[in-house]
Amino acid sequence: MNALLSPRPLYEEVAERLRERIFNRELSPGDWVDESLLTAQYGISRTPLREAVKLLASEGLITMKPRRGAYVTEVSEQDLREVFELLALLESDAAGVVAAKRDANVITHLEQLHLQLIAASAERETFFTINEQFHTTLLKAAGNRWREQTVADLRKVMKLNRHHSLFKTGRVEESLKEHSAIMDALRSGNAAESALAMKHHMMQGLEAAV
Amino acid sequence: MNALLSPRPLYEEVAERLRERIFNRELSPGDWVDESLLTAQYGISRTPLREAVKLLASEGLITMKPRRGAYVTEVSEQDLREVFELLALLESDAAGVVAAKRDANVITHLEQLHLQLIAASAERETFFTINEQFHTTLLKAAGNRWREQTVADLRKVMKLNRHHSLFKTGRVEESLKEHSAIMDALRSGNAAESALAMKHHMMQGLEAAV
DNA sequence: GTTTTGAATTTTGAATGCAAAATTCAATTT
DNA sequence: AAATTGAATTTTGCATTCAAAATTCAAAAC
Repeated sequence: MNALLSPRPLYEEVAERLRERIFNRELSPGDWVDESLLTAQYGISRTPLREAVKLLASEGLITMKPRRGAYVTEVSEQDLREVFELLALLESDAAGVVAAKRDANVITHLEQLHLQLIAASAERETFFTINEQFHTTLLKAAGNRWREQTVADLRKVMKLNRHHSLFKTGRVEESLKEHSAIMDALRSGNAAESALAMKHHMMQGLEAAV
Repeated sequence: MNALLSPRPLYEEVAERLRERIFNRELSPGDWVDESLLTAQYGISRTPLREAVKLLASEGLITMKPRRGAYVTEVSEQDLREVFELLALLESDAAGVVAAKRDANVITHLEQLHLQLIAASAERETFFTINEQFHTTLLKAAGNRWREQTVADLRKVMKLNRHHSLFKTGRVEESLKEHSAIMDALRSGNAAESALAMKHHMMQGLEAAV
């Protein structure tokens, strides 16, 4: 009757923990994923661990080499370019869709996040989190769950890269300006301009990252 | 030394067989995936079968319900719309990229496939296969492996739908005309026009499907 | 006649076991 | 000293086993 309070399968729990360790760089790109070590640490058997590893592999965070184990994915500069280009395409289109919808509630919500973003500009960690919220909120508002999923996966791969845009000096300020431009375009309901502003934002992110 | 002749893991083999059975509608949307039956049929244990099922779940072909098993995904009309819209976005952009590249070899290859497509217009099955080749060739030529993977997955979901565009009367002929328009635009090296022609083609596919 | 209860059965999720492949490392050869 | 061999060890992939949850189904209550 209630599918919501169904306890999450163990492998998803483990996948989340592994994901965090990968983003923390506790497990860094190229590292071998040591099954026995991890099963010992988590006090579980290899079965759910391997399921979790396969899940992360489908997200692109882990690369499996048959008969030689699993490794944290190494993202080449070429990969990063391609991921950013795809994100630019998907998110700029999403911005256009949201602008065209002219939904006041959505715009207000994004407006609030934008203000929080400005307020958090000094604290990298918070800025990072709110920034992600801004993008996921916009994506959700565009209303295409397949795109949502795709963007979520691509953003995970993007986060694998150690030269993360927002760690560059001056990038936070630039990013905020670009977000302002996006908000202006969204507010005006101009789809083409919103898409363009978002594409510009993503491409600047790429330039800062490579 | 040679990673190419590494034997494919069993679960991938099984996944491919299951995929085919799903596209055949031997396993149709909504059907429960019977683990014991399938393990008996394939003469394998549950472990690799479950790995295969999870792989198909990550592709969207199967939907897992915790503690209640796996089911072949049922694609709603809304889902189908969203999948087509995303495919239209991704493939039209890819067409634009290919047009801009003006690579004679690529154009020639696509040209050949287009001719084969015309020749195969009477045989549904062949037409279907060549059509897929045309799209995957164009995608590969656009040179973004993340998009390639995403489009491949979305096309699998699209194929789940029983009202497949190409089964509608007159659709093959219309489809051919649209392909001609795409080829003309690609040949001329006009990115915007190529993208537009591809978007039109995908959207017509959606209209025929719903 | 319909609904409720609960024991028997089936199914799922996770742990354990086992054989084959890959890796390591020391002994041997060049 | 460097390269090569091969036995010991580790690791992977798959099979099997086991416990817990879900489903089924028949008997009992309303």
